Amino acid sequence: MAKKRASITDLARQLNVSVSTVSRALSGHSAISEATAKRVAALAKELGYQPNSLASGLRKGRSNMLGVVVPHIDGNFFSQVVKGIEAAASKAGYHVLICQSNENQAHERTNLDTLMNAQVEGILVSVSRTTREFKHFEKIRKRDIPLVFFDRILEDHDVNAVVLDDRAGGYRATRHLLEQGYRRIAHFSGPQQLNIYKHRRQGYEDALREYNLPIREEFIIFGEMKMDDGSAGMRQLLALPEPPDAVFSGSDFSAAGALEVLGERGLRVPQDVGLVGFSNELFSRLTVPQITSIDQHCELMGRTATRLLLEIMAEREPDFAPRHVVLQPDLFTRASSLRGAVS
Amino acid sequence: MAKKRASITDLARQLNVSVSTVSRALSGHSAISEATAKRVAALAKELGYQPNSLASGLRKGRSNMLGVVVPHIDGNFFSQVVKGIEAAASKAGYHVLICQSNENQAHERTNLDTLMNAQVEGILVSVSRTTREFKHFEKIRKRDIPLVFFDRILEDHDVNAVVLDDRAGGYRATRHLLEQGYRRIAHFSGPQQLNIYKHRRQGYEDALREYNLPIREEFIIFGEMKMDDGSAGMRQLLALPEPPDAVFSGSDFSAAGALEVLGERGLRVPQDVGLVGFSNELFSRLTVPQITSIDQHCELMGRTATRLLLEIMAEREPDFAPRHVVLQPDLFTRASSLRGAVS
DNA sequence: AACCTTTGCGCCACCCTTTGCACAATTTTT
DNA sequence: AAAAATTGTGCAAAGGGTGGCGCAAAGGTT
Repeated sequence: MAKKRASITDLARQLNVSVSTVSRALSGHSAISEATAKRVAALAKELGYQPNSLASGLRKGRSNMLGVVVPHIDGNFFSQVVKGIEAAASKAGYHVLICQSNENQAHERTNLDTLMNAQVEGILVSVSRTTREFKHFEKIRKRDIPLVFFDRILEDHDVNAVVLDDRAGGYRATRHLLEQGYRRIAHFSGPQQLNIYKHRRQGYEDALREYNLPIREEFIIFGEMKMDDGSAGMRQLLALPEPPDAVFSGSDFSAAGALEVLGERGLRVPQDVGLVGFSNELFSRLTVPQITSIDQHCELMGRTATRLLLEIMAEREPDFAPRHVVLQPDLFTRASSLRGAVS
Repeated sequence: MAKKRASITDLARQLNVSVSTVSRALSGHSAISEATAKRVAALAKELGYQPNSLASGLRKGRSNMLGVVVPHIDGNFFSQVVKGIEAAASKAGYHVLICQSNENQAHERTNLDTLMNAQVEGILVSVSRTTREFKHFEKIRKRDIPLVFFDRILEDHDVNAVVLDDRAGGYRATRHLLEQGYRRIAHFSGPQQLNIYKHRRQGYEDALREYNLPIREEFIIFGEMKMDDGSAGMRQLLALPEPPDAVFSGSDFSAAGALEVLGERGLRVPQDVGLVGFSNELFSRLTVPQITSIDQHCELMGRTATRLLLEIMAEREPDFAPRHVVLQPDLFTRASSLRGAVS
């Protein structure tokens, strides 16, 4: 049981002044004599006074807290984003409450309720993979709680968002393979209601079109983007009468799975099959060969989203024009796709 | 700007009852007629009433929040632990406030202050790599805020802690190499004031002693356990007149670095050199060959630490006998250390 | 019919901090 | 010397919710 801590009232009593004087002295209010201010500061230090942020928050109608809902916190991408969020938020004097939806819409909904009654002043969300409705977010809006989405958003809804230019990422990845001379390029994609996977695929198709290459249905494999999906997908591709000579995977995990299968089949990467992943996961430089990948600037995304949220919070009027920030991805070329320019 | 939300007072006014009645009705207090309770519940739902947890916390002297201080949140280990913490905490109705010390003692100190004035009811800490003092934790103790350490602790201080049996981990890893017939085993270790690295090293030495093998100073390399440290360490080892035939690395990252160097030098793993890492990072099954590693049950550690904290919080009297929970690690044998039993 | 229990609810004080307003004491202005 | 302005402080209410205590009405007991 925590000991009862010194409150502003205790200070006041000991100094024979009123609580308001102490409060003002501590907050650096101008209308307090220097002498008093010093006495207060001294005693506060001696007693180890810490303001009760609950009381202060209650009075001021603020909580100094931001809420974050992510599909999950483990794994590279979201933990890096959260790192960025935490950094930007704490710089602005905010605490961060983190919830995980576990890729589950119902969970996401309760997360939002949780955050609302924790009195957060703003919310950052990356929607779960299974989320198809927008209703639970409407509730946040009705309460006028500032809301910013990042990375994964529901399209067809006007929201504030910080996203990656996934289409550009997909385009560049594919284009890179084309420049390396690959012509039969397959693609692993994920659930299409998620902007990120859809756009990556669109970028892939754009690049093929630019080279006047056909978009083959049998070359596009949909899955959950896990390592196993990559293995299965690769096996499926290799079973085709005319298998591809390269794969652009929408995730590094499925790329790793594909890599494993290619190794088993004795196919050389990048000589026989080229490979590009997405996300620039830590492990992509630890595989053999190292996997070319698209970097998403996760931490930057977290910082950017937080700054956007803080901006929106700072505005008095709720804004009717939702803002979008689009970050540009970077291609990190590594051995898995470098068979020397041929194109 | 968030719209002002319906408060308990609004409900009371609309229903022509007192606030206390509403409060009691909502909290399921027995002395309220069913009829009233239903009316209250109905209106609460209609108005979308959400209790103000700041006010409630203020009154009850509780905040429903736990604080966590980790060295950093990115990377596999801590993000998994945090996942476990978050799961256990939210199941018990607590929110989690996460701070990063960035492996910096001063930062850690301010993190603790931050958490204290956020009124957290309990704190979970994994100390930063540079932390050598205990003073800032004493402050928490003086306030009688329940405190539990996990994974990384400062030894020589009686604290509640959930740790891994790192000595057993080190022992098993080394023992496994010995059983595979390796006899000249080197070790990468980290800062020795951290229990985890010290104990892993001790386990390593114990195993060698058991096999009556000498503990060679030149075989133990201290570093920061990053990938680069592993590369550098491996180069250093290979430069020895009689280089080792295996390495037990206290971290998967430095193991990966070593692996890279071995590849460059044309040494085969596991035939020429055996390799075991620590942490069972995601990527350890993605390298070629896959790296044998010690699993720390990160998520379990998070859950366990949280449960211990909640237990301590539930006790009225501050406890003078600090509790320790020691989790047992698991060895995941993979290709990097399997050259077939010879021993 | 007089008294005792329940049951259901309201009153009020309290948690800690902030802040508008008032007031006294001091200093400045006329 | 009186009026005005300034400075420093206190009073009290507010913010939303909780819970001890008391009170009135309903029901039950002799």
